[in-house]
Amino acid sequence: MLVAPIRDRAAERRAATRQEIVDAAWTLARERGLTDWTLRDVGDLIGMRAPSLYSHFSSKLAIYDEMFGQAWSEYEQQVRSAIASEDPAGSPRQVMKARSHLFFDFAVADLPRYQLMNQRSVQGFTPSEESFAPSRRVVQLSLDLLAAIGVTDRGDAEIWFALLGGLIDQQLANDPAGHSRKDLLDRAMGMWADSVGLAKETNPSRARRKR
Amino acid sequence: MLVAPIRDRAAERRAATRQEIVDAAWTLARERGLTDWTLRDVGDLIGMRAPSLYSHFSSKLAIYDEMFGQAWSEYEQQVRSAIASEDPAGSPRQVMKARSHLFFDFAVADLPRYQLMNQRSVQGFTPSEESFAPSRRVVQLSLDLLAAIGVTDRGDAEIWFALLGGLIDQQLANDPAGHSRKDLLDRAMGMWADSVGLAKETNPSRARRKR
DNA sequence: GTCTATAGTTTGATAGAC
DNA sequence: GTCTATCAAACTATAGAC
Repeated sequence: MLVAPIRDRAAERRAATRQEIVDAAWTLARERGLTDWTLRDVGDLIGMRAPSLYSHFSSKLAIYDEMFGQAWSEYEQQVRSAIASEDPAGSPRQVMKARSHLFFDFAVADLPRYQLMNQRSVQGFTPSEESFAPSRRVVQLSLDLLAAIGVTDRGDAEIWFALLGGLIDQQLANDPAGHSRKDLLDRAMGMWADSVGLAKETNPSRARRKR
Repeated sequence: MLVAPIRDRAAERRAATRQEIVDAAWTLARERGLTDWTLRDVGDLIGMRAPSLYSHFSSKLAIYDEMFGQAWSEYEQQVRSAIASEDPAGSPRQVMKARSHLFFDFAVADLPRYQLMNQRSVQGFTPSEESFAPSRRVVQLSLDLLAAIGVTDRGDAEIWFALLGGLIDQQLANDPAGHSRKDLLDRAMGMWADSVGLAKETNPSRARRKR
């Protein structure tokens, strides 16, 4: 149990500097590409020499690790926030489509971030168990959502993930920052909903199981 | 029109050396990863010094370009070969599933090759127009196949591509070289076929249009 | 066309003073 | 914790002899 409410100002400052480093890395990643920046670049951006960064991170990969964890944490927050403010009267299709759009938009909004989160784009990088935790929780939240609308088959879930990921890849590869393909996303999600037997939009009754 | 059937032995030798270099690069890519090899490594493998490679390729990226073109050409050949020996009595679903499996198997058989062909995994690499040509032709062959089974909507085609790509990514990310998820692929393809109104397997009649 | 030699650069990381 | 100084290494690419 914590004893006293005395702030550890040194620790706060340390954490703030760490965050500055990570933010600078994100800025550079967005400007030049996920891996096209050096520790010197980061130092320049925050008024520090490259070697000083080693007082905060043990290596460049450790910076990526922090970025990875924070990116997934940020999305996790968005999901939990969306759940909290969810329409209680939403149909299974509406709920599923809303979650799909949430992920799609988050992914498409930031290519380097998506490459770090969902593709193996940094040579030699494997997330630490700690940084991987929020990613695991997001997957579980997705499975929970599917269970809530009556989809418990793991294969159906994986097809959902695959469809979503495939559409995102397509968007980012063929039309980055171009006009979003939300129409395609909706069609694809409707297709998936049909296949797992979700009730049609016009009939907001509870989901029927197929298999 | 060609005048004489006299072989250009020098050109043949030159082409053979180029191919040796490309083959060595593939070997290294499969052993260590798509980008985890150097020109020195290639030289060592074929008994040459690294600078000598520049007599055959203007840069390392030029080697990737050749690899990219050859990979797509190889797949194009497989598709054309499959078309030639296709079951003339095959149902639309059968034909579509066969083509899906062909691509899936080709992709999953070689991760570095897939990363080069279908992901933007080599920093700074953009295929030349020439190397990109076979890729374009393969896309056209896919669209032709869909047209032949009555699917002419571009959105339906893109959903097909997305689904296929998503399942491949999933296979390679979560279970590389593991037991193939062909069952999932079949389910997903069945789902897609339903959505575009292909006739059911039990009824090998011609495809019905949906939209 | 292949070689030796080396340029030219970049980069992640460490040592040690302050 | 940040700095200067520097290492150690790696790598692509070029020059020029043979």
